[in-house]
Amino acid sequence: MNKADQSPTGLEHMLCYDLYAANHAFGRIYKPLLAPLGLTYPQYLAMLTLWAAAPLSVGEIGRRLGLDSNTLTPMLKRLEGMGLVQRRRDGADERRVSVDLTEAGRAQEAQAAHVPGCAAAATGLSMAELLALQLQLRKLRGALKPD
Amino acid sequence: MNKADQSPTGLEHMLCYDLYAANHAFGRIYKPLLAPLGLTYPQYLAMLTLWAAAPLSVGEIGRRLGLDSNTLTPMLKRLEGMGLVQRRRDGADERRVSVDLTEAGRAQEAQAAHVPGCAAAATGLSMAELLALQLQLRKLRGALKPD
DNA sequence: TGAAATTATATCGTGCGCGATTTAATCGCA
DNA sequence: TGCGATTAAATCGCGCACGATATAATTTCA
Repeated sequence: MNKADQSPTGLEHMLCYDLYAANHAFGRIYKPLLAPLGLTYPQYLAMLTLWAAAPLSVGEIGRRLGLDSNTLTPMLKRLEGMGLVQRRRDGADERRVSVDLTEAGRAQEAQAAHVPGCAAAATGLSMAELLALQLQLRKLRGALKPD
Repeated sequence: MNKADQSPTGLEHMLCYDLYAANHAFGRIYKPLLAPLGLTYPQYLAMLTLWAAAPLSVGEIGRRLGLDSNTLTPMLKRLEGMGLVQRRRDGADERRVSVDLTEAGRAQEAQAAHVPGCAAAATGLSMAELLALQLQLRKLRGALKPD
């Protein structure tokens, strides 16, 4: 067996490492784009979710992002502290907390409109390549049991 | 309802989200595989690096994983606490810390040998699909400037 | 040769990510 | 109707990430 090609422990042949590294590299691209907005990368994803369909319960947001309340509750409180969202118990079901955008939160959508394009440009890949990658990732995620 | 194809902020068309979600999904696959070894996912990546080329300085490991000493120093101390690695100042250059595998750390390589295969199987994708995805990810990472 | 610049690691603070547990509201069903 | 099961958030603890800063060793070069 040829070791150079088949090393079972070399990072260079592990998909998990490529995914890990690519995700971090992508985060590094977004950071400077989001800094002027005062948002972290995960906070940006939460705002994207709300811009698309606010108001949403904590659980709904979590379902879309793959996160649980142990991660979301503190993050949403921070967004509330920034004045971007408002949290309140749902009247119909007091167990739920409904999260809605404030005026300022809604206004941020326009200010963030340029971000996806800038990020795509920073990857240096063509639209076709980006699309192909996205399809593969979605296929992977679809294959991993949705719990 | 419409698929929200037009929404500029919908999560469903953002590559960053697919990458983010796929990475986490992958982490969830690895977790049960690594739990018997007592390793976290990032610790596993560090051990992979060392299995491939120990001893390495903290900086060398960081270069391969895209991490800095602020992340690695505590992690390596934990691995040292588990008895898997040994840290010591480099005699030739006292600024450096050389990280080497212990007997136990070396022994873990065999115990972890089945992990990559199990993870690949759990994705439900064919070898060809996994390879294609890996190529795309590597292309993406190569395109993002290494600073 | 010696002071300034550079390099390697460590430390600190903040914000995720997630397993485990807790509390409270709602539901199921005899 | 009542009571156990389920569900939704919140809380706690630990371990990454990472910007900013600190400290010490090494290199550079005037």
